[in-house]
Amino acid sequence: MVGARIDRVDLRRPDLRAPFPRRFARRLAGATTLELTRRAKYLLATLSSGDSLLMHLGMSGSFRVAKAGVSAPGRGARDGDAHDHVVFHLASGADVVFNDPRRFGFMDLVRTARVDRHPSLKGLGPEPLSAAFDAGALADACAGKRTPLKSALLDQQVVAGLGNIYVVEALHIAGLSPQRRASTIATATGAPRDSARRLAAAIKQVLAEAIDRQTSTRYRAERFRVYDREAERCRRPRCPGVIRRRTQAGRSSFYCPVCQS
DNA sequence: ACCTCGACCTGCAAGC
DNA sequence: TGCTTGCAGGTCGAGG
Repeated sequence: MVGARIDRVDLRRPDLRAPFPRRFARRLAGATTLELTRRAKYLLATLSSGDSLLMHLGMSGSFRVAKAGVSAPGRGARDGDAHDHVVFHLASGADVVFNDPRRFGFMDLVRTARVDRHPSLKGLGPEPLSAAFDAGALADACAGKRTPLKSALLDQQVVAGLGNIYVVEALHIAGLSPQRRASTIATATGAPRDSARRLAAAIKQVLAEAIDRQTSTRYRAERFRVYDREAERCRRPRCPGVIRRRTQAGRSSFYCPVCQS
């Protein structure tokens, strides 16, 4: 998309999780994508028009690139044509197709000068892979929180961009229980405890590995350390524990009761 | 201010 | 086989 002009946008339904903004397709037509960036779980296309296109994949959203015409309705039953909701027709001849069966995805247009003030972006915590995110920042964000660590890490204001799987994975690496009270990784003076160091490092590790896997293999990612491994042996070397599953804040946590506390 | 829960929507796997 | 149930990687608003 970068450097390519958007000739036309095909909007096949009025909404995803929320309605598309007014005149969505018309505001995009003719604009060139200058830059594609990311903030937390949001994708951001900066356009020559002065607008930025804000996008979220939700749980089931995906983009694919097709040659012009391939994704036109009625052309071959590729998986999920019924869920192709937006098609960006580029001047290069490529079509960028957004597919989202569950429609938990999201798109909006914002003036580029004001992206940081968009309701979805303001208030987000630090990027976990940035230097700004370290044990001190994590400890500070958790200080005083009575909520479980699991919930704190899913809170995008504490740290931006972690979802259920990577929270669960990071807690296992750090040897911390998902049920543990968040405030216990900070001290009264604000100095990070060793647990905060381990957790911050584990978060960075888990994300770096995930990104690396995505870029190095086209095929299904390796399974996770604990996620979706209920009743299996803990994979930490020499740990005799058996992985348990437990619902927290409406979502599944997986953890080893022996090495995570 | 902080927290938990349900709702949003479809697809899929497991169980009967 | 066919039906029902429960669960899924996210976010938001309502309510305690």
